[in-house]
Amino acid sequence: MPRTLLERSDAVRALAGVFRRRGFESSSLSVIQQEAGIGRGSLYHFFPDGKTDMARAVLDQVSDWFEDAVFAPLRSATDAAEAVSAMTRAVADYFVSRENVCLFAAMTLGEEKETFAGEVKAYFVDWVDALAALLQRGGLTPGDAHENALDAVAMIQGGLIITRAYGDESTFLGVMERVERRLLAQLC
Amino acid sequence: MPRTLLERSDAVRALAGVFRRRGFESSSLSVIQQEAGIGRGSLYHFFPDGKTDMARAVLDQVSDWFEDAVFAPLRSATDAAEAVSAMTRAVADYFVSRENVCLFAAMTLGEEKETFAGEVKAYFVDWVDALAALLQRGGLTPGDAHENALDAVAMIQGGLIITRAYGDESTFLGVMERVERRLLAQLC
DNA sequence: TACAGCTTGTACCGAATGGTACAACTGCAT
DNA sequence: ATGCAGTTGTACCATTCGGTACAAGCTGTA
Repeated sequence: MPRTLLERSDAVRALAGVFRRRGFESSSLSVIQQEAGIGRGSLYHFFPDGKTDMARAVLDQVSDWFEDAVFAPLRSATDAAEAVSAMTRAVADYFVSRENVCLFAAMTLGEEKETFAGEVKAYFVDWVDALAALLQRGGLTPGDAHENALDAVAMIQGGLIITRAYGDESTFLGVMERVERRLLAQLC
Repeated sequence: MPRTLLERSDAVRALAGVFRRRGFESSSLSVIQQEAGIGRGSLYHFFPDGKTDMARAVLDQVSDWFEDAVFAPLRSATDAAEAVSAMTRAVADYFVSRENVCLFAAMTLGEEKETFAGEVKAYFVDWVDALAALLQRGGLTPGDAHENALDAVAMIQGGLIITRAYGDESTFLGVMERVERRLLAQLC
């Protein structure tokens, strides 16, 4: 008894939740249809190439969100300090409400890492470069700007790992606060 | 035509390589016997409880290495600056020769995360606490020491992720240099 | 040489995997 | 009401999964 009710983007959102909770490899088709509440027929209707297609769609959606909510504001900002604060706020909210999991980081491990190597690299490069450019506009040398941007993104990603290990959300918020403070300190 | 040649610790080393290269979930028994060069009989002889047992053995070996080469030196050091340098050197060498993968970090995601949650948490707690105690002996307040230790470990872990994404080993070495520099700067 | 106890390759098991096929149902326009 | 394109559940496929059983081989001791 099929029902019509699904937008593709809703499906992608549900898939993202499953992948975050269980990881890509251990989300079997049966698990996905059960946890996402989407039948196998719909899944292969929306994602004809199967699991890989689902992962690509999820990654694309995450990428779009970061482009709109993080990278673009970073690129177009005039007030560097304000932009740094806005970034840390947006990123902290995002990951806290997403189980402290970055799906791009998760894709640097496991079976599919080569499949998505390009997208994953682009995500991190975009982030680091957008932040570095902002820091440079804020007065840092190109070298210092790039190093500080890379370190900030690394600290965020590492913060997610340790937070999951500790099982304590406040750890991540603490890390994010100090990322912000360190970046602001660079802007003298 | 069975041969006798294997020490359990050799098997563990080979398994660690496979898990690092492919991740835990996508290392199937067939892949493991092929890439590690260990037959299924031997695998279940050494690790009666199967894959979970193999993962536990690998994690234990990594944990032992860090205890001996990183945590204990940190705890017993008298010269804080020298100990910081020794730690960053040891850790950099370790991960560079291990495909830039931390198996404990990998275990914060995927199917088995609950199974090993205790071991994973202990690994990070031991590391952060040993480093924090050293920094405190170096003159930092307990709060500052703990924050700086946590941030250092986070930056290392995040550095591994970005390095894998970039596919460029020198990125990790740069991060390690700056972790060292930042810690040394705290020791006035 | 013969024995005993570890190792080890191979064949096999039931269950689950990712993927396909397709019929049945839906909503919408006419 | 009817037709149709877009959805969806279900049954099914070959393959692979993790795990077991066990006979055959090895090594050290005597």
